[in-house]
Amino acid sequence: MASQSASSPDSNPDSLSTQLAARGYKLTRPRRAVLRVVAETRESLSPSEIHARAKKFYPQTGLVTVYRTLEVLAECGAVRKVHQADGCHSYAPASEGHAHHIICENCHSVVEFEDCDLAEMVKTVQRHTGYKIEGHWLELFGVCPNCRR
Amino acid sequence: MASQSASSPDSNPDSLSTQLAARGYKLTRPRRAVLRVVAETRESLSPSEIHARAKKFYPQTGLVTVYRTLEVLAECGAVRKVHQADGCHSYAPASEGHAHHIICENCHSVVEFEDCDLAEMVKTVQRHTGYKIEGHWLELFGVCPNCRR
DNA sequence: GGGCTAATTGAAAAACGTTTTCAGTTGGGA
DNA sequence: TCCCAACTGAAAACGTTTTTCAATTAGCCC
Ligand SMILES: [Zn+2]
Ligand SMILES: [Zn+2]
Ligand SMILES: [Zn+2]
Ligand SMILES: [Zn+2]
Repeated sequence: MASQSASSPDSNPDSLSTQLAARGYKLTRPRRAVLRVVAETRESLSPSEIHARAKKFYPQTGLVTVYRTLEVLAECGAVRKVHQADGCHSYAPASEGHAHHIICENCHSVVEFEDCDLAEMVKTVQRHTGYKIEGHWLELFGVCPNCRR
Repeated sequence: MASQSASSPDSNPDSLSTQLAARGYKLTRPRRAVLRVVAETRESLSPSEIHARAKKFYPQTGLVTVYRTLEVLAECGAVRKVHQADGCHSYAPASEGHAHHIICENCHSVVEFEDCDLAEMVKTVQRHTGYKIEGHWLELFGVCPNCRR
């Protein structure tokens, strides 16, 4: 079954709101709408998909504000960009700290995982290439429990 | 030191030409120009950077043809898109088979590495999330031997 | 070598995602 | 309640990628 981090990223609207407020950001109506969309989704969403959903909560929401809010949320570590073969245009909810995403190739649902031990591999690659490795990006692709029937 | 795969991806112009010919693609002048650029670089390059360099070999080369040639080369596995914080617009030479890139954060040089053993981690993540994992995507960031002084 | 034909080309225009600009609005502290 | 920096949406600008289309060309057959 799913681990805590996988099943519930730290992204309910309240905690997001608190995060933004703590950093001095105002909690405006369009921002609340975007926060709510991000908190409720289990898939990664593109800015325009987020825009479409946010308008259900606050119809005047502008696409520009979605972009600006995503920037703020990424800065807070509350969302992370998801890179896929067909483009790098979507964002998924993220919890704080080091974690990565696993994406369902069928339904595009996304969960986080924290079990990321690359230490051994990093050592080997450093030895082979001479590069000093300071960071990494990792994404897993697969099929989620639902889609496996 | 660098491993074989790291220091010399299978990307000299001849081998690339052979690859394309084997797949029934014509070897046109603009394509040769792009092939040569890709084979000679040690950094990842954006389509428009490739275009600028390709014009030195064949001045009429059009940007559109660069895009089309990159598509073909990606299909052959001869280049791979490199994803970075400031955008996902560049391509790096790639050898056949499973490998990933490590990118120098200072000079943007890129080398490949093949030591990628995620089996243990994949098992753990599958257990924790219930997802059946079928593929992955990994990039390392660091500092290359040159830039370390 | 000369001709045939499908593959390929470059220029221009369209499409697309993202950012900038700017005058008007608003959240939230005093 | 008042105030003002933070924030907003619409429109325009922007850079990248794709489409369109008439002209060219690589590679094959004779
Ligand atoms: Zn990690
Ligand atoms: Zn990307
Ligand atoms: Zn370097
Ligand atoms: Zn791998």
